Amino acid sequence: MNINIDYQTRIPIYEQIVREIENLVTLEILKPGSQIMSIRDLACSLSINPNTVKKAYDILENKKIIVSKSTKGCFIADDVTSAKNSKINEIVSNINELIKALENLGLSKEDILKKLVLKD
Amino acid sequence: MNINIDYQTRIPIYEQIVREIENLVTLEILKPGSQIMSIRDLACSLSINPNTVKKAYDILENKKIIVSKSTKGCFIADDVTSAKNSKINEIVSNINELIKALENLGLSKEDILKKLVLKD
DNA sequence: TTAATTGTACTAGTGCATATAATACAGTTT
DNA sequence: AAACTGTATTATATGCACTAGTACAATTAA
Repeated sequence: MNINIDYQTRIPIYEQIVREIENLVTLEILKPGSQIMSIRDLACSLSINPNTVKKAYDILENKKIIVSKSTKGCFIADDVTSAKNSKINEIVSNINELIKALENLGLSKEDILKKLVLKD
Repeated sequence: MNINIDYQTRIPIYEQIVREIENLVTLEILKPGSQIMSIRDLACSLSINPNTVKKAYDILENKKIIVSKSTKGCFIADDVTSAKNSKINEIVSNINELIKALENLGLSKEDILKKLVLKD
């Protein structure tokens, strides 16, 4: 469970934790039902405050990506397919917005396609 | 010179102003050499503080997109082609990063291409 | 049983960036 | 002379992220 935090960016730490764990789940590095690091341990290993990790875990639980069991620990949810799909859809719609922005700047679809890393 | 500000987002107002003017310039709605709204007028029309507009204009001047002449006003720079190109490059690299993220999630380049709005 | 660990909950405080408020100045324009 | 320009300064308010410290009940392991 390798989580990298960038302390320079404007993106808050708790949000970076959410994203990292989401990625580990979609990459199936963290398997459904498996236990993840405790709030205190992760806070300690990242040298941050436990409250910050708690906030990230709360968001993940809200997204049905993890389940936290009192006095037991936190676990990856049994079914994470919906989480994975919504993550993909989120990224795709972000890309499509940027494509629209490029079109507004006068680029054709062919022009755009040439600039993207989509060739095999 | 229509500038829309979203007060809900986490993106600061001054940064939104920068982006909007950059867009108007690249879209050639604001022509090189033409005068733009004064700091006070824009602040008034957006119902925000002049200092916030000043900050945005400082950034734009730093980017060589506008030129401010004391006691005269602020003007679009004579040459904005480099600004336009760097804007395009910025968006393209953002898209390519997102594409890499999708690949990390297990999608092939073909899969990704199908999801994008790049067909004629 | 005891000690350590778990998630949970709460209050208080700090630091920082954003944004506002209120002036003031020097030069230009009308 | 009045209204406008960009520039500059100081002080203040605000929200958010984050930290600090503490406490509780339940579980686990020695």
